[in-house]
Amino acid sequence: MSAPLTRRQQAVYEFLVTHREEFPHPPSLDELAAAMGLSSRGSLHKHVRALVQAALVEPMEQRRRGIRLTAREQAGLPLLGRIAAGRPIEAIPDARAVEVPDFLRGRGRCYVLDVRGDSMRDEGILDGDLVVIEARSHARNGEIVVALIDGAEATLKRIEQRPGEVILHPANPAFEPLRLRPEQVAVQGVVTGLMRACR
Amino acid sequence: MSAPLTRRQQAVYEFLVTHREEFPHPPSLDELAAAMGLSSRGSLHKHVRALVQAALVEPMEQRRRGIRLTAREQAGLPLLGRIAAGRPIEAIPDARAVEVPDFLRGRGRCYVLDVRGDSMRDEGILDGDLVVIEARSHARNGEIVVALIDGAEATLKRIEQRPGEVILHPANPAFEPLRLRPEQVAVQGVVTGLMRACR
DNA sequence: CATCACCGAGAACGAATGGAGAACGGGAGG
DNA sequence: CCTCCCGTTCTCCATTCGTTCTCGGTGATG
Repeated sequence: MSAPLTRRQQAVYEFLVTHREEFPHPPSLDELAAAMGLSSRGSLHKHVRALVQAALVEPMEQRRRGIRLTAREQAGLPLLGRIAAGRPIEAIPDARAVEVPDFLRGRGRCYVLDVRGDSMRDEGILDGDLVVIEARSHARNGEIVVALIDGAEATLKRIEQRPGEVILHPANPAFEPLRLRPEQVAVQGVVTGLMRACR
Repeated sequence: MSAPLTRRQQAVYEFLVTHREEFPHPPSLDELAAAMGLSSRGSLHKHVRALVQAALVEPMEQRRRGIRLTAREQAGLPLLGRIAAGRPIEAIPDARAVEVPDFLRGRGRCYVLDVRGDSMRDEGILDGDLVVIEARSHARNGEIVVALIDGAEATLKRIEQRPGEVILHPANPAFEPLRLRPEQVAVQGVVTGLMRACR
């Protein structure tokens, strides 16, 4: 590759990735600039040019069809790691992409986790399943969430939020529900889909 | 591939896709222009020509009312029907396509079924899940199969083939294993993958 | 302080785009 | 034959938008 991205170039790229769903069409320079709070098309164009250079964005030679990410990024969602009840998410070194059908994806930024353990067995989530996670920090009661407990352990549980208390329900009689104070629990995302390859 | 679509061409195409049901017949250029708020047939025709070029719309050589979408190449697999233990597969009239990642597909011809009922609950297959089936007539022991019993009822079960006997194991204590003679059981396919959208 | 990388505003240019409308031609129906 | 409908092609025009420029500001570094 060529030169590494500067901070702002990175920001533009991340904006494109996370907001790709929100643009009905690929945005023009003006639209993107407005969305990012810039008022100069020219400035933004400089960043986009760098992204084109880095092969992250399709070059648009004088064409007016908007700013598109290169095809590679469209294909799949990143497999970020393994999640096992009671341990931090174990990152997978080379985060390969996993093909995920649209109807399993959430609205916002999504990623995929590999489930370890049987704590959600009764919800039909088994060891080795891939869950699709929509990254958000709030959940509705009854959703299955990736929760970070005390900033250390990550777990997959059905959430119930009450005044002054958060209950994380496993789906396996062998495990107990966790009753926690709200400040102990940080929601990292909610499950929007599940995939299992049967061998 | 030719040049990618411009924004307006994209919009015309999307309009055609989303409103295809609303036109009893393929629309004329005038109708389509009016529906999209254009007052010039010629302008619209330019866009349509681009879509023909992109093989998204059938070319209409001088024919009237001729704007029709090309038969989409479906990347997905057909959703053939619902399967509920103890009944024939209930075919879905308009077999829509379901997007299925490669790693959930088997080697041969595949299709998708919508699971009804909880007879495989303990295998993590719940009511409403979509299972990917590889069509074949033989299974290995331990695979989850679509089995046709006595030529009438279809069911999803884990198969165990013994000399002179076939046992179909449900995965729910509320159901009993079925012990059948081999000639009663016709394997129609085996489960190669599973998908669930969590709402 | 001098230098440099980075960032943003804004002006200016020119090509691509999108729309209006006129005109041609062919088929259908009177 | 005339008339309508409709696909097609054409020209003309305004606007949009990608591109390139200059200029000023900021922060890090020597």
